[in-house]
Amino acid sequence: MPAALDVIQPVCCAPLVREPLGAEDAEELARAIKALADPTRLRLLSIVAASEGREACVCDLTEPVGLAQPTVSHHLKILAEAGFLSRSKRGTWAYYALVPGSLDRIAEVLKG
Amino acid sequence: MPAALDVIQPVCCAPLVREPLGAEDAEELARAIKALADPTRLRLLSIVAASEGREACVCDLTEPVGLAQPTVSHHLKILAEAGFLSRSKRGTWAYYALVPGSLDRIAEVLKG
DNA sequence: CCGGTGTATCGACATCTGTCAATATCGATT
DNA sequence: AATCGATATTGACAGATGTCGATACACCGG
Repeated sequence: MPAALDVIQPVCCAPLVREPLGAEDAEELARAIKALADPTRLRLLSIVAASEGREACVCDLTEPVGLAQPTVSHHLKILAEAGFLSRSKRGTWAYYALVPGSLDRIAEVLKG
Repeated sequence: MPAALDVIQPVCCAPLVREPLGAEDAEELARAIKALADPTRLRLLSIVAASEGREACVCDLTEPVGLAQPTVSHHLKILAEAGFLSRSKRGTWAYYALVPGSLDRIAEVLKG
């Protein structure tokens, strides 16, 4: 059993184009970007982000992306572990919300 | 034999958090982000970007990342096809240069 | 306490990906 | 032309990844 949540740290690194990335920083940044490097996860993120309160229930996410529920849960977990989404269970339902600033941090690193 | 270079188009899409991404836009954006989702490629990008004239010779890239030359060539090709690097051969040497604005476009889409 | 519903985990599978050694290609130099 | 040095391509292989069905795990309403 892994740690309670083991979310990846807030992402490292000075802007890519400033100075050569060290091996460890590159690993860490790549882990975060990998979580974004999938069309389904990008769609999930954007649906959540465009929803009221920037959060959405799993039940609202399965149909739009047209994939099986376990698959959607899997993708949401990856996004949560990478720190882009947070999970809060209310009753039977699980709500995933955009973590404010998480995408911006990546954007900052990429920005020239 | 594929087309001469078949570089991916300049990347699509309004900011992620504005409105739900369509399936095709998501595919296209994911293709671009996938090219960035590898520690070696991030390091190559940052080394190139931090070099004089924002370009570097393959011969200068192999040693820093500590991988075999064919592997480095492979990664550079992926970055070039994704539109982040451009290749210019001068004599025996191949120089890869950062394509201005290419990273910023991704950053814009991610930015909240 | 029991059935039902929403979500997560597991196991399996096909596919994709990163890596290297071997080899081909291309350009320069003798 | 013969060779040498730099880069690209090929083939192979281990490991990661996306997907699903089956199943387990809450939580709620009777």
